[in-house]
Amino acid sequence: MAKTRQPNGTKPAVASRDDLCCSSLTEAPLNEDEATELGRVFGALSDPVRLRLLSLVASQVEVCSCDLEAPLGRSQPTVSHHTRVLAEAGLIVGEKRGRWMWWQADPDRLAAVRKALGG
Amino acid sequence: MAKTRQPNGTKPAVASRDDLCCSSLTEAPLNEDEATELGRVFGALSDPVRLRLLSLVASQVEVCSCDLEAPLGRSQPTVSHHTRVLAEAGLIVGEKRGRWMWWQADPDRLAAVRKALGG
DNA sequence: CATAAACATTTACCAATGTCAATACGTAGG
DNA sequence: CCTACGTATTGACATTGGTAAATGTTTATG
Repeated sequence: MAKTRQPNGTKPAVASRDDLCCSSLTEAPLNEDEATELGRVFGALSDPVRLRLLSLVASQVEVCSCDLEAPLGRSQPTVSHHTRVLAEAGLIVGEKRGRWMWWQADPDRLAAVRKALGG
Repeated sequence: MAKTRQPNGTKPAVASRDDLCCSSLTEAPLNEDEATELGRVFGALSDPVRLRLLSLVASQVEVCSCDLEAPLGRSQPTVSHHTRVLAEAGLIVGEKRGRWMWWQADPDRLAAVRKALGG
């Protein structure tokens, strides 16, 4: 089932599929499980620091963790925490090369969130 | 400037415009203000109960507060709290008619969120 | 191997948040 | 008016969540 590689402890807590729930929020009421899963993703997007982190990663092909502390103005453990949350939500994917951790945004996941929102 | 009517204390904390930030998350890094504003909206979407509430409202033309307690399994004050959060995020709009509070989803606001997500 | 560099984890602290009981507020009907 | 009903607000409580210091882990380099 050709799962995309997940480096260390940052595997998505949700299903490995890219779509979040059946269809759109606006079409039919969500059940509790769908709402919980979707809520986790939006929770990952609810912090300003994480949104800036995501936009930093998504507006380039890939970004190293080491290049995030300065623009975000946060300590290394805090940046590590936020990348973990975004990765567990499936929004970014990390790959360790040497000592560096490289992050990429997952466009399919972002599209799935938009779709869940009525896209 | 023909602002849509906002019943009691549930005016959006953000600007009355429907779009959230300039363009998309994926095009350029967000600044702190944009991230804070967007984060507030995603925060409103980060709770499972609120997501179910929104989907209940969005999948119909309008819904009364009194018809939300049962399907959500929450007390009346809790439902009132959640409708308030969603309304302050601009995702739903309420109108009081008689003793009843009627809620509608704002499709333009949902579209703006999708757009901010790279739509 | 020893050391340094980059990142992850643990721990602790404080702020924010979801929940409901109690209460206040506003509206309709007698 | 007075009462009942629908909703909003307040207060209290437990839980979650963002932050960084200290520490652990892994990898490159001499």
